[in-house]
Amino acid sequence: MIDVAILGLLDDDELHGYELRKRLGELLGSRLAVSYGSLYPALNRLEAAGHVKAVTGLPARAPASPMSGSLAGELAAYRARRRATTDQGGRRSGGRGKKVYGVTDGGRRRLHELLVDPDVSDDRAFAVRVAFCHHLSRSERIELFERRRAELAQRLDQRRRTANPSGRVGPYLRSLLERDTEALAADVAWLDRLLAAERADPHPDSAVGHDPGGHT
Amino acid sequence: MIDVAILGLLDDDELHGYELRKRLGELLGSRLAVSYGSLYPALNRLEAAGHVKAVTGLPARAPASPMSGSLAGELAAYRARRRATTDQGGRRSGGRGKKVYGVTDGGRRRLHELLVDPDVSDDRAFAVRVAFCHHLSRSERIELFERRRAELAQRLDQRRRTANPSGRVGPYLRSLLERDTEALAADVAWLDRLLAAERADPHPDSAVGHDPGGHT
DNA sequence: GAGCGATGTATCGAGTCGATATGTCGTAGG
DNA sequence: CCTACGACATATCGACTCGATACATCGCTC
Repeated sequence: MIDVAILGLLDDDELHGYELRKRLGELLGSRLAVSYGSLYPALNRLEAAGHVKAVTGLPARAPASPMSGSLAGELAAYRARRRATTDQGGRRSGGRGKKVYGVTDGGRRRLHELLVDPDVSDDRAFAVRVAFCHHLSRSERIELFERRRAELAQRLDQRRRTANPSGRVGPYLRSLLERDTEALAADVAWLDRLLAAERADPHPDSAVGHDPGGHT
Repeated sequence: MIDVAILGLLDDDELHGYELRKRLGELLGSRLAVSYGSLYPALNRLEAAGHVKAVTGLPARAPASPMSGSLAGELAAYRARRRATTDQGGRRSGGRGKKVYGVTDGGRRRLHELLVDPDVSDDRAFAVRVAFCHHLSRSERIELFERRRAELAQRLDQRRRTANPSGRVGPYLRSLLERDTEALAADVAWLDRLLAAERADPHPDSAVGHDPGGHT
């Protein structure tokens, strides 16, 4: 799950951990933003696997969000990094290092691999995969969406089968189950919309490559 | 989360771990059913805290599900338990013990305490609490639902504020966020329905006590 | 120049998951 | 008969995640 998010974000921009987490919060809603206790170990894992590497340079693009005066902060961080990079002895040395990560070719391959993974049972993981599914070809996207749709449909009629064997459920539990079924149905409808859009859009070819920009 | 589910289920029926897990699966959909790696440590925790106790007797009611021939199994398990209960030396002794748990008075107090907890940010935990909120008084239920509603409303307009600063989100991410917003709105509407039903129902008194049964 | 809040990296304890081990029981099949 | 298999049942392991926290620096204000 978190691997997809990291690789996907790093493919757009070279980032450090803190910024990575902020973007994930904006992307998916702050509730399912990963914690540092997941993020940093995950970065170390990915670095050890060769999927990302620390570039230790300035990020490719400045955040460019006008509501925070972080431009001066960026410069200061740069100065601080220049001072701090020599310190790398003890683990608890701390200090600023602002390790900026970038994705490698292996990481891009890994991202694609994770995106086409047949397992679509994890809800959060699927959401993240949709967020970055522009890395897939059209047919791969359709594959992904249809597999997910099948998963949800399966949950639905499993729900209907185990619904109320003796009718003995309290009103609150009943209401809860109904709401859940509605949410499930809405999700299926959403996937159907996505699939319809996918098949209607007249672009049978370029999918994984960057769109060169058709206007302005 | 899991504590509420265990205490709530055990308050209806005395059960052992395996059956507990099955019921949780039926109750909340098999996807968010807890694993044994969570269930058994949780049972031990609750037993150590004095909230549940092993009764080591036959379960109060047989499963009574006609589709599985578990009646013979029940008898056999009884015989097996009689043979196995003496063995309690080694940790890895294994075998059948079929430890049947029941909830204590302290456990019931704990359940109530967990149900009125002001923290409603955990989605799964809230669902479980709704499933067992018949243990609450009407005013406590309204409190619970309204707090949850406020939480969701806060998420909604936080979403709307951070929506699209520069409009630069891909179509898939946009669709994902829209779907999420819709789900959030549907959840708020569901809570409003629950609240309306709560206030319309003409039963201002009996809520926490057991209904003695008005029919048959 | 001290305090404070944002930035930033990193770890800890607790809890959860999925897989697996271990063992019993009933039944099907050779 | 016995052997394999699957349901029942308890329990643990390793990997992972979370929330909290520690630690350190920067820029700002007073």
